[in-house]
Amino acid sequence: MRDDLMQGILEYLLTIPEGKVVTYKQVAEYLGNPGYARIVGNLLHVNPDPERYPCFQVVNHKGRLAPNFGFGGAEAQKIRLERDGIRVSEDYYVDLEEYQWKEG
DNA sequence: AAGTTGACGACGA
DNA sequence: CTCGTCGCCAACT
Repeated sequence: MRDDLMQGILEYLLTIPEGKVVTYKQVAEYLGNPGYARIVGNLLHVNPDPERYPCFQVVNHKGRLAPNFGFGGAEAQKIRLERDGIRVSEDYYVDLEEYQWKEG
């Protein structure tokens, strides 16, 4: 189960355009389980691959970065996002209206 | 096995 | 926006 979800998550991450972000819920819906929002975060936490997958492009529904992001905390995530052209506030918030990836 | 935790979301105040 | 509460489900203890 965990492996299937993980594969779906990583696959979805790869579909996110650079300079855009998605919410955990969007990933959950992609997996076919809207209630998996926290599962997505949990799985990415136990199985992080920031060197391979843009997990830093995933934010919560408030557009905020993960406060306990591994590999340097939100600070590292903020840098990665700005590196992709995404402006992040000093409070680690992104403008969802501007950067949230809308599939349609 | 049973209880707690958590990179979350939605609703109410 | 913040704060508290409930629901959700895999991972951890």
